[in-house]
Order: sequence, then structure tokens, then C-alpha cells
Amino acid sequence: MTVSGSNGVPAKTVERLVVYRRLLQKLAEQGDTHVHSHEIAELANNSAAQVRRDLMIIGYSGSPAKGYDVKDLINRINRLFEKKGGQKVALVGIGKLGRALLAYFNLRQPRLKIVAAFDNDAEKIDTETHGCKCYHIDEMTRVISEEGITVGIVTVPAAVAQHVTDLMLMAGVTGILNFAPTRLKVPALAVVDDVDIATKLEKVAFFCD
Amino acid sequence: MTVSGSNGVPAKTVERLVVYRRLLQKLAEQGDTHVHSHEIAELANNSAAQVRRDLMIIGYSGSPAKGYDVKDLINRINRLFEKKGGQKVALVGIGKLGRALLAYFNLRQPRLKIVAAFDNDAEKIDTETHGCKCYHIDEMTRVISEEGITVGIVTVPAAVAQHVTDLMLMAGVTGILNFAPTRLKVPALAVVDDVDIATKLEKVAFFCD
DNA sequence: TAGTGTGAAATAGTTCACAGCC
DNA sequence: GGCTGTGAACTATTTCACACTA
Repeated sequence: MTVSGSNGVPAKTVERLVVYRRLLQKLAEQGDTHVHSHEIAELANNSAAQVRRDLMIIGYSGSPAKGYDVKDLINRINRLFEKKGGQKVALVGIGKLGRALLAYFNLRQPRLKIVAAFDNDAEKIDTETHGCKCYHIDEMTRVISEEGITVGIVTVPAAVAQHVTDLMLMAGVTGILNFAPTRLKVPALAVVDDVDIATKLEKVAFFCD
Repeated sequence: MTVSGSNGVPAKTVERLVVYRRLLQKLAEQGDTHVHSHEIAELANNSAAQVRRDLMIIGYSGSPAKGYDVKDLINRINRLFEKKGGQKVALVGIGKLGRALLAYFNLRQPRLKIVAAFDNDAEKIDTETHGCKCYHIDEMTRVISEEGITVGIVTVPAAVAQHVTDLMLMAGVTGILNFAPTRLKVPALAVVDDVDIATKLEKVAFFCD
């Protein structure tokens, strides 16, 4: 199953909320306390109506006079994400891309830490990259269940992606971000999202003339 | 402007066609000559009706008896993509992610070669990574127009992404794949697609329970 | 009086269902 | 009998439009 609004909030809205939060944080840093829908809309470039609807969906109200309270709204969005359980993340496949992701998330991102990385290359085992311990694939099941990890990132070659996925699911992972250029088969209760870079690039190349 | 069916073919369909081609190539390698819509559908996991519709859109017909001719269909899809002009790609920002992408595209992908990479770090200049020459940002305008590059990949920090984008657009790039966590402002005739990894991960974490 | 909340219309995208063909 | 091509139905998402409010 692909991501969808199994919750109350539709997937598209969730995606946009993450973007809004990023923008709001920037606004908060530069001291803005209130913001109007059309201002958020412009930064996120979508329509003001969309922003209002998204915020309505999560039950947040602004005032016509001042707009939306920046701090308050950030908290509201955070609460929405935090009430969810598993925020521990595992990464499988410590190649170039894997390391780039480790650096990205564990240096910049405060939430959603990657707490364990796995590979089958003996050289990489037991090293520590960006504050994240590297284990052999064989230890994956153990580590994932011990740590209570629920989100996995797959950056292995397409040929082994399904195998790795199956192992992760069995160990207790329920959400997977897949960078391998294959569609993963998962049970209906698990969630997969694909980041298919090659396809995206082809698409851009196709539509630009 | 975001990618859309400014052409005849809707963006979603293009995306799926790229996936189909990948699957078809695998089938061709293992000697299959014909394939049915529901077989493609299963591999790509969407519905058979969808596959049929997508192929109908690009004007390809199968026969009820044998299904679709694999080789022929690959050619048909390739022709669709090749008739488009610019397939030369530039990458800006030779960080970890940039290098991972260089490795990915220039080792595996036969089409869509990244022919030039740019960074402002003096150390990286004039080296050659994965068959791709690295230049200083200041040379970008020159190199892009000389080489006739039309597609750009942005892997620089968010703070400079817009600046880099503007330079690229001015030099003649019309399609951009953006990895920086910002929405880029571009003129209506240019095409941008975002690969917002952090957002995707948040989304997966949100929907898995 | 500009900006919010929200029903209603419009648009985009997906699946159904069935005629026609091999 | 199972598969394709395709209109029609259905679903999801976006935008419009306007009453309402501070």
C-alpha cells in the first residue's frame, strides 16, 4: 500500500503541512508573529484557498484581522506529527546515497533521527557515521526490534530491495522510504513511499523543451 | 511552474511510462517477447486498466491474443522521450548527494548523462568525478550555453538554491530537478520538479503507526 | 474591508464495465 | 475464454465564490 489518508488527514495535506512548518519556522526566526494564508501560499507556491483548507482540516483557525499565529500553528503541526509513535529510523545500504542521507538527517534534522544503519560490506560494520552505528545486515532483525524502530529507508540495489524490505517488515518496521528503482510489495497495513530519482529526472527532461 | 501535461501526455502517465520501460527492459533481457496489460500492471503495481489507458494515450496498440510486443513497445516509449531535445544534464552542488547522483546516473543510466558539475569549493574544481568534469560556479553560464545543456539538478543548500536556479535559467536551462528544501520560483515556461526527501520521510513516519 | 471558513463547482485522475476481437 | 480499447461512472483534489467576522 502506498501512503494515503488512512488517518483523517489526506496524504497531500500532510505533505504540505511539512512544508508549511518549514516556512513558518523561518518566519518565526525572523520575528514574525502572525501570517496570512496568502503569505504562506506565496512561499509554498500554491493557492491561499489551499492553505486555508489544509489548516481547516487539522482544525486550526486564524482570525481575519491578524491571520494565523505563527508559533501556535507550528506547535499545532508538531503535535499532529508527534502523537504518532515510531520516530526511530533505520537505513539499509551504506552506499554513497546512504551516507548522504545519514549526513543530511543526522546533522540538520532534529526530529526523525536515523539510529541504525545496515550493510553487508564487512568494511563498513561497526564504524560510526554521523552519530549512527553501522551493523551487518544479519543483525538487522535484532537491532530493529530491540530499538523499536518503525521506519526504514532502503538505499540498496534494486535486486535486493525486496529481500531487505521483507526482513524489515518482519522485524517490526511499518513504514518504508524506498530509493531503489523497484516497486516493493508490502502487506496492506505497511506504508511505502518511493523516491524514484531517475524517473523524476526523465520526467523533467521530457517536459522541458 | 511545476511539471504538467503541457504536452499531450499527462505527467502521471509519463512517470508511469518510465517505470514501464524499466520493467519491459527486464522482460526483454529474460527473453519475453510479449506481455499482457495485467502482467505489466502487477509489476508496476497499478491496475491493468491504467496500463492499457497509458499505452492508448501514446497511441500504442496490443493484440488481444498476444498482448503487447515488448521490444516494439520499448522503442515506442524511447521514441517518445527522444524526440524531445535537450538531454544534456548539469549538476550544481558537489556534496555527498551530488556525488551520489553522479555515480548513479553516469555509471548506470545510459541516457541522460550528467555532462558537467559545478561547485564553489576550489578543491573540487577541475577534478573529474565519474566521467564528469567539475567547474567553478562562475563558469556555469559559459559551460551550460556552450554545451547546450537544458536540464539542471540542484543539490545546493536551500539558501543559495534560488540564486543557482536563476543563473541556470539565464544560461538556457529549462528543466530543473530540485533537491533543496525550498520551492524555487521560475518563469512559467520552465519546469521544476522537487525531490523533497525530508518531507517524504515525515510523511511515511506519519502514516505508519 | 481585507481575510477567514466552507459549501459548491470545476478539474484531474482512476476504476468499472462491456463491446469487439483473436 | 481471456484480453484489448474505450465510454461512462466514480473518486480525489483544487479552485471558486461568497457569507461572515474582527
